[in-house]
Amino acid sequence: MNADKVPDIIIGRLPVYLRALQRMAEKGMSTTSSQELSAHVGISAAQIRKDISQFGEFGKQGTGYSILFLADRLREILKVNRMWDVAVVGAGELGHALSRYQGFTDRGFCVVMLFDNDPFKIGRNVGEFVVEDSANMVERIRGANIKIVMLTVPAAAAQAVADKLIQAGVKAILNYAPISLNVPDTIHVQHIDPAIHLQRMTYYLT
Amino acid sequence: MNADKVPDIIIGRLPVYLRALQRMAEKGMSTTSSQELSAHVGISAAQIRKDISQFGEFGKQGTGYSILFLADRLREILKVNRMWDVAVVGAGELGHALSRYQGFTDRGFCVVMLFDNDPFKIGRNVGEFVVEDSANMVERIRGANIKIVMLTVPAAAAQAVADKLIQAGVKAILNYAPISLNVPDTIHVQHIDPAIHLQRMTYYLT
DNA sequence: TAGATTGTTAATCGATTAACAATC
DNA sequence: TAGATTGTTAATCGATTAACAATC
Repeated sequence: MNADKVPDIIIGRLPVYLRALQRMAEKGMSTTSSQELSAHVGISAAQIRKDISQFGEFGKQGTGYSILFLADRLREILKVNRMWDVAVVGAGELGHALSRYQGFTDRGFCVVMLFDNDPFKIGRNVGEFVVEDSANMVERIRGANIKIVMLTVPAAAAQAVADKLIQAGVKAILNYAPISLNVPDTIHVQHIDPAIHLQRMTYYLT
Repeated sequence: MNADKVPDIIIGRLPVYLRALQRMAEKGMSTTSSQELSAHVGISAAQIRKDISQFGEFGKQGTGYSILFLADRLREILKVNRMWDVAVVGAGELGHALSRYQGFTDRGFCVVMLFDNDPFKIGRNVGEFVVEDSANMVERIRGANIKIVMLTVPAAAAQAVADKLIQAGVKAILNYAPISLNVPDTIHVQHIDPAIHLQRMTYYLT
């Protein structure tokens, strides 16, 4: 693997390649090419080759890439060749859906805790979890050494909760609240806001 | 508004500006500057000014931007100064959460239908909706002239459902299935996959 | 007037693409 | 050998930033 700093825009494409490779593997395919991958993910073959070559020579001229081998390398690079414990904060409908979602397991993540501050929710069962009181969140998350959180609290609460999470040692936040979080630049944040995504498309309609 | 083709990367930032402006308006603020916006959204002030100036001169030297005026212009540009009817396809937990989500209304979207193909779900109430049979999806969506769909079916079904949606006249798909959709380039697709977002962050951990 | 901030230009920076030698 | 496809270079293309005149 190259020690030079790899641009974030390249890192952002690797999970997309990995997901496509996992699908190909499920279908029983054993090799692929940058051109075939390109057709699946909508990124040019030249760019796929260039992205991958940042980290090593994982292909063979004439035959392309071994799907299992390349997927393993990408998992290694992305550090998802292990399981990450994840906490869900906010036990609304979205928090429920995320904590019961089956699709994380084979992609490196395992939800292990679910928090809320609503007395009517605390203690309730959600799938295999019991909703825990956010009053204990900081110590629980620090104690379990959790670095990744999915945040599904209302926008008005999101910044305050994020501050507490950082205090608890969390380094990566997947923020579902429709608000920009202010965090130190040692903390990684990704935003998911369906309305934002919809508004990116309406510009092009009619 | 400028008739030149505006790069998609700029269009993609406008909803983020708009969301920040809406929050500012809620707080009772009346004007802002590119610098203040920059602090909120994490995009440089120069870039914010350049992005906005693609569409007109909406600010005033010395004082900045009127929040309400600029928000109105952005809504106009993004075509969310109207309501778009949206259908949710897939009545799993995520489909439930999306069809009951309160946050779409003041951002230009209104969920009006919910589909599934599971006989045990069809006819059930979900919030204010009755789950409809996907067998009728094409005619229902075409009849209601719906152009935007949120797709929350399993990955294995997503491509086939997307094909039917396109046949029904849908032009924009917000795809929650963890798979790349293959669509003609007249159709707009945005992907939301929490595992992809999480994997973009693990690269930087420890 | 003095201070602040826009809109825009030109310079810089970075990302993408095209092309091809190397080689399986 | 012939065909295919990688990894990489150089060229192109596009996006970001810095700077500042204009002006509120």
